[in-house]
Amino acid sequence: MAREKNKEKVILDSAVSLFTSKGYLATRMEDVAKSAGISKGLTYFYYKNKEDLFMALTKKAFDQFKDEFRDIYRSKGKSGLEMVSDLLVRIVQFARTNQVYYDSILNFLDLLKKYNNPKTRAQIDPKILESQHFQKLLEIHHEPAKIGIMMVSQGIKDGSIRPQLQPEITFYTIWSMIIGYEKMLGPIEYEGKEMKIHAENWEPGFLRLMQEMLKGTIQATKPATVQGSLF
Amino acid sequence: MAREKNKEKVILDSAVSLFTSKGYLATRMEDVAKSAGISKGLTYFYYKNKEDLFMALTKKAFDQFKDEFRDIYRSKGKSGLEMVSDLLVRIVQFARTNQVYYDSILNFLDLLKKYNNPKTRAQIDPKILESQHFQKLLEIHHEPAKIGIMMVSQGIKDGSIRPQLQPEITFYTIWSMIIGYEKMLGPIEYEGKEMKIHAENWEPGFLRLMQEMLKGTIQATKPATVQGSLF
Amino acid sequence: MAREKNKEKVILDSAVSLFTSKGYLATRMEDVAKSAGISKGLTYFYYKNKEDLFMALTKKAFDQFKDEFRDIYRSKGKSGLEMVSDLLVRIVQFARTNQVYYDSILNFLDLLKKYNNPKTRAQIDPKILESQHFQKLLEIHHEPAKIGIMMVSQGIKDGSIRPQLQPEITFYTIWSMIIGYEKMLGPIEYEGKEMKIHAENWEPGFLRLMQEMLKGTIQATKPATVQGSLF
Amino acid sequence: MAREKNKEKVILDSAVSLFTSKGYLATRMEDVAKSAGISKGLTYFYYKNKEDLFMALTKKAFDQFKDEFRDIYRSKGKSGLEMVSDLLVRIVQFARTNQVYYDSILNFLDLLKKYNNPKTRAQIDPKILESQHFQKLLEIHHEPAKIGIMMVSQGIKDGSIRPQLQPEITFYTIWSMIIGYEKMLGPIEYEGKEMKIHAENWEPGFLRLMQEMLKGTIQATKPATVQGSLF
DNA sequence: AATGAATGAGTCTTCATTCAT
DNA sequence: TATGAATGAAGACTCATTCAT
Repeated sequence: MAREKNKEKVILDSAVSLFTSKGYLATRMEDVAKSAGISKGLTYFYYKNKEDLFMALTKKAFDQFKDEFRDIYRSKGKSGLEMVSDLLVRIVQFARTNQVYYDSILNFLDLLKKYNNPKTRAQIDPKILESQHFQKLLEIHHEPAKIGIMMVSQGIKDGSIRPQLQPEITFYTIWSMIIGYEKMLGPIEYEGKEMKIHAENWEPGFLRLMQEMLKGTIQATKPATVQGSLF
Repeated sequence: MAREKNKEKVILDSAVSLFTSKGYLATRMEDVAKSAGISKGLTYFYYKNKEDLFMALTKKAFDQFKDEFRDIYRSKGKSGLEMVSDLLVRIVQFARTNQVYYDSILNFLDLLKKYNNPKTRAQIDPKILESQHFQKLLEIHHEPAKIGIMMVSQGIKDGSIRPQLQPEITFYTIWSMIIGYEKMLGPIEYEGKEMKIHAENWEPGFLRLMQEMLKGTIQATKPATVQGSLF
Repeated sequence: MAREKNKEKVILDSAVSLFTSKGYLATRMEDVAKSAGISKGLTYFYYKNKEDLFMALTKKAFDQFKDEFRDIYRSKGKSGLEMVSDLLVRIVQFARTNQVYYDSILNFLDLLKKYNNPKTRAQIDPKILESQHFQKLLEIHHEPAKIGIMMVSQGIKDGSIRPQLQPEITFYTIWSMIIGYEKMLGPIEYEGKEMKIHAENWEPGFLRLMQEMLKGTIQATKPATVQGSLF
Repeated sequence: MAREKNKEKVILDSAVSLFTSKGYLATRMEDVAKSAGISKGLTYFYYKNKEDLFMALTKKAFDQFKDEFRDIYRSKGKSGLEMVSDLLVRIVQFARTNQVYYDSILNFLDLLKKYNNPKTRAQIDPKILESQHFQKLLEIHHEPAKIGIMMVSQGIKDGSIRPQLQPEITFYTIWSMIIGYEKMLGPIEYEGKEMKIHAENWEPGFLRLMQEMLKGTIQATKPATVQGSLF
């Protein structure tokens, strides 16, 4: 794999691949180098340290994530509500397909929370704070949301979303729902004895609830019968 | 043999305290022992290893978490919708006050996702799988949700929640929203230049959206004007 | 060599031995541990890091060095001038026998110069500054000199050293001569083509000059004939 | 091929500058190259390796050092004793102004001692031994001393230095004093509690002692009263 | 139950040096 | 001459865990 054009990219791809199969902690820099077909030293030439590499990965994750938002926003002939509905599906899809990228985004969110709290900021590894990629992320991390908010605004304009809603608050609420939804899929998929809910039947229900929340109109539904529980 | 009743508890409390201030990774077993006023060796007598200790902590977190649900469910004179609304507030409160406990719960959710996926199960540290506390968690982790579902059922019964909704799906959707909400508070608190949304004005909006989703009735609200964005 | 009483001492002795044969830089902590018959980790249990170990060694060097001064000062029936003359011989002897100790003392002197100059203090490895042994050295490093000054005072009292001399200034001047003398022995021992001076004939001449400086009386000497040079 | 006459010199100057501010070990070859405005590779074209560069620096130090001796020796109308007294002042000045050069000279002295002792020669980095500059230094390092010896001879001729003294032995003794003096300035400048001697009052005392040693005549001085000490 | 000295595998990271271009 | 990407040996240090007492 040596002598490729973009060593930087090759390293990143190797990192993604290894983080996916072994996890971030279990992956050694040497593994990354080996997998990229280069020497350990060169890895450090392109990325200051492991944390920097991970921040670079996170940066790329955000870029791709933003693309998902953009693609949907650009798609012609869709109402704002449809866009937002698409978003749910696409993000869940993204999380599945690009597990490491998605995890890195969530990790960045946690980082951000610590970063914003003076009491916890010291818990962040200084190497992360020093990373140029982290600094860049601080600048660009709003971008996907910006697009998301535009979708809601669009929905209000085209009447698919009720006009009383405030785009920002609404988008962040949706965004929260999606993040939580994705996180809960794990437990839900667990085949516990008493579980009456499964990933397959949750998704349509979840989507409908979200849409109703946005539209303010209630669809006729068969009354609930399920009881058990999980979590 | 007399007065040191709860060494086990003392260790756990020390761990919570240290994980809170330094984080899990940065906390060494020696720190925990010292903080608990005992020797390193004894710590290993009570907890098989660091992961086991963390799983014990997670178990305790779930117990306390369940208590929050139970407290709300037991409170007299409240409608199902009010209970669910309370839940949002209480969980966010819980996350703030018991940061480490809350984080351990989210961590367990991630664990569960990996555990349920044959492709990722190998990524879980064997020590976690071996931990008795982890095994116990597999059994009891549904409990808070069980109560939550009962709240929704209650709401349907008392008419505060629209009858078309299915308790399980509804509860998990709410639960997702709350998890996501808590996670997004970090980024939202970040004082970016263009941000038009803040933690303070998001919470009432979020709560109202959730309630509307559950009730199916729309409150009159001032039309949205904000545009900017973040995240 | 394991299971000795004084692990701390065993490690230090191993360090001295290895620093002597391979030099400080070329000696790895693992070598020290192996030579001491213990594990690497235990070395770090007793000494915070390599610098700390070296500072502990330096501390011991100063202790032994001070003993040399004390032994001479305690010896009965000697005039102050004789003591000072003895000092020259003993220090040169000490430097030969305990090369690493002596070098560590000179190294500490360099450290001290950097430490006292705000512009160069930053050049000192933080680990050195943090070392308890270094801190201790800052307190005790005067002690040998204290004794040396007492020797000069004694010489003034007993008339072997001329009364015009100030003990402190005089001692430090002697001390400087000795340090320089020891340092120059290296070049002098070099068998260059043109050298007309050798270690053997320098010592008595050096000693006499020092004594004359202190006594103020001139011995009759054969006029100089040597010419060549070195350095 | 035209204007870059002295790349070699530029590199050397950069090295001096960096060694001064960061120290030899902390300075990377890359820093030197960057500071010299050339590539790393080219640095290795001019200097075989880092040690070779340092030996080149040492060679230059000796050249400049020799110039100091020569300047004094050439100065008209000065007695041998005055020249030697000047030497003290000039060398101390040189050490301050050209710290790195002076240190490199002392380092070479240490090297020479190891080089002359079969037991320690192996401790010297082979790269040093291979350096052409080191070989050259072995040839020329006597030169400053040659001039120094001539100064003493001159002093004997002009009567400023007593005739009993042997120029070589005398010069090396002076030289030793100076080296030691410079080395002790560090500790002396340290503001210990009990110190009664300072750099400012040591210098005149030291100089007088040296002169008296050379002249054999005693100046009237106030008897010493100071007692405290340091090291 | 309790101690804490002892272990050693595990990893990141640095940097002098080379060499294809 | 000149470049700078690429190499890889070298080594410090951590910390979960054990076990003799």
